[in-house]
Amino acid sequence: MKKDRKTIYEARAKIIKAMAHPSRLLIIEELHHQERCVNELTEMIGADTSTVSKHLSVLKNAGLVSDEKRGNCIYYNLRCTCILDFIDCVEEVLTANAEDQKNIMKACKR
Amino acid sequence: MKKDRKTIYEARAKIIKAMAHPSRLLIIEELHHQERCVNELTEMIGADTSTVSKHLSVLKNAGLVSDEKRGNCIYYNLRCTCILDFIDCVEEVLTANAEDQKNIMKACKR
DNA sequence: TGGCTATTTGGCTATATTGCCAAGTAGTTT
DNA sequence: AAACTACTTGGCAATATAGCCAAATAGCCA
Repeated sequence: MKKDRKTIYEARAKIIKAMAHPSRLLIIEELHHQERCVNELTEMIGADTSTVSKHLSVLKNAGLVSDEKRGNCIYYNLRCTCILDFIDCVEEVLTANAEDQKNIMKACKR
Repeated sequence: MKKDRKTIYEARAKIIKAMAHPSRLLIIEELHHQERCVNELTEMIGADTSTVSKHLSVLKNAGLVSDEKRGNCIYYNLRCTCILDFIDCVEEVLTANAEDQKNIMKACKR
C-alpha cells in the first residue's frame, strides 16, 4: 500500500476503532441526546468508573467527544452528530444480515 | 446496561469493529468502485495472501461484503454502499481534529 | 493424472484491548 | 484541615487481534 494512502486509512481506522465497542456506542448515543458526566454514564453502563473514564478518553482522543468542567462534574459532549447517520448505516447492515438469515432458514425448511 | 440494549450495541460494535482496520478500509473503498478478487486486493495492500483472506473473512462475517466464485477467482462485492457515507463522516471528524490542532498551534505562537 | 493457480485454514508469536482494583489528583464542602 | 465527591492513572491478568509461514483445499489446464 502506498505510504500516504496508508496514512489516511490509519487515521480513519483510529476513529472507527474508537467507536467499535458496545459501551462506547452507548456513550455516543447517549451524548447525542444530551451532555453527560462520567458518573451518569458509569451508572448507565454498569462498569467500574475507571473503565468508563478510559472509554471516554478513547473517544476524546479520537476527537469524537469533548469535555468541559462545570461545577463538580466533567461534562462530555458529542462533537460530530453525523456519527448517528453512521449508526443508521450499521443498522441497515444488521437488517440485511437478518434478512439473509431468514432466507437461509426458509431454504433449510424446504 | 440492560441486557437487550447490550445485545444491540454488541451487534453494532461487531460491524464497526470489522471496519476498524486500515487494510479493511482500503478493501471497502476499493470494492465500492468495482468487485475484486483476493489476488488483486492482496497486491494493492501488499501483505500476505493469507492475511488479506482473513481480512475478507472478517468483512464477510460482518455482512459487509459478499463473495461469488466465477471462473478461477472469488470475487468480493460491497454489500452496503451507505458505508461510504460513514467514511465521509469520519473525514469530517478528522477535519475537525485538524482544525483544533491548528488553533492550538496558533495559541502557542502568541 | 499431475501440476497450476487461487484461496482458505491452522499454528504461532507479537501486540493491543478490556476491565478490574488500588492509588492518585483535584476541587468542594463542612 | 479533614472528609467527600468526581474523575484519572498505573498496574496487572485475561482475552482478542494481526500477520506471517506452512499446509490444506479446490477448481482449472495440459
